[in-house]
Amino acid sequence: MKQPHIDAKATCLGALMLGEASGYEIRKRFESTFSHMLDIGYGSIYPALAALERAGLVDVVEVRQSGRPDKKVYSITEAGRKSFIETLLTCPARHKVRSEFGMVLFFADLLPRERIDAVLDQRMVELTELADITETWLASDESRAAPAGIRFAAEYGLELINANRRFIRNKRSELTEQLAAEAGTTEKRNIA
Amino acid sequence: MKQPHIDAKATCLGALMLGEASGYEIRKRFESTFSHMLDIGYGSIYPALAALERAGLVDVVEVRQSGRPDKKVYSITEAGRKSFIETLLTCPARHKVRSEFGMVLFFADLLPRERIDAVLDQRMVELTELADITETWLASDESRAAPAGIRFAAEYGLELINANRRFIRNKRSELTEQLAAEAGTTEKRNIA
DNA sequence: GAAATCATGTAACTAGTTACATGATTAT
DNA sequence: ATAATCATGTAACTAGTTACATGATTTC
Repeated sequence: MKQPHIDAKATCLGALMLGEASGYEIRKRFESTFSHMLDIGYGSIYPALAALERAGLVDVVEVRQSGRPDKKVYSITEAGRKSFIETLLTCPARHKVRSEFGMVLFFADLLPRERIDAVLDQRMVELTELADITETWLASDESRAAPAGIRFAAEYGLELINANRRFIRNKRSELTEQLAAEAGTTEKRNIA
Repeated sequence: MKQPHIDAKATCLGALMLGEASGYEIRKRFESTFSHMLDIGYGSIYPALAALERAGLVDVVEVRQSGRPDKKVYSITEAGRKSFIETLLTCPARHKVRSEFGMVLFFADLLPRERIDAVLDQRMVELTELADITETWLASDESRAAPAGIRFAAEYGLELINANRRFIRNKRSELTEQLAAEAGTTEKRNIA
């Protein structure tokens, strides 16, 4: 057997460790609780849940609903819990970033001022949303009852969000001033 | 035409914006300069360079070397530069994180103390290496001559690295104490 | 009346990773 | 001796994304 990574299946198991949920609800958990670490879409979730069921790592109950579509509520089994813990124990604990945002800033001198402003503004909006979600959770009763790791991860996430906001707030004017100054003196890179 | 993302091809073009390089040297740039935003391996780089050449976005010169393998030095063409700038202008400026590290911490209460320690120690090593590389670059002459965006991105990266290190340094003992306390009182999640 | 939410799923496509293949040279 | 560095490339595999398909209900 090879090194198990945290793929879509393990990711779903992780979400189900917090309690039973439908595919749709699992997605919601990745927009809030897990948003700073992982993200998956429906196109990954539904096939993953089907595979987990076949493997006996989750149970399903179909729930009739009036007024809205029926749903399938999944819950993790004992075998699923074991498998998930095994993954957490043996996976390489990597931290990967794929930041198109960072690349745009890196090459800021090649781009018009409006693009840089738009990109920084948009990022600030995203960061503020994330900060709100996390702060709300940390202030909730749910958070007080949660295991230490979950609180730690949330506080860690919030700290990084705030570091991002602080940096952008404090340094963006410096960046735009320098870009303006450079554009005046050396036109090399834009024209080259 | 659809929205161009920063894929392996655009990523290579970005690396070549800093000057001509071989596939091997491009990889090096992603271990230092671009390490906090993107990462790609040889398996992505070589096919991408071949495709870029076919598209006329890069030029190649084969260079004979004595004592080491010959290499192919790639340089970006005018068309390549235009294409890259177009990508930067129109790509969605996302910032994606995939953190198995974060997931392990999130579920820390399910894992033995040694795993948590190992994961945090390893992360500190990585962060320290990255900080060293970035600090060295920021103190160099190269950095003083670089466009504002590049310095901004480097300072931004360093700030975040330091926020990570600070958080881990200040809060890890709190985490391990709480985990120890919880393990004593409630054994629910481990045994369930 | 339009938009958002709730809800599941598939198929085609895109794209990245890992392992393999090869091999000289240099530093420890 | 052994590991690391320099150097390129392919093939098979893995896995995620996007678009499509459908549709009732609720909120604005």
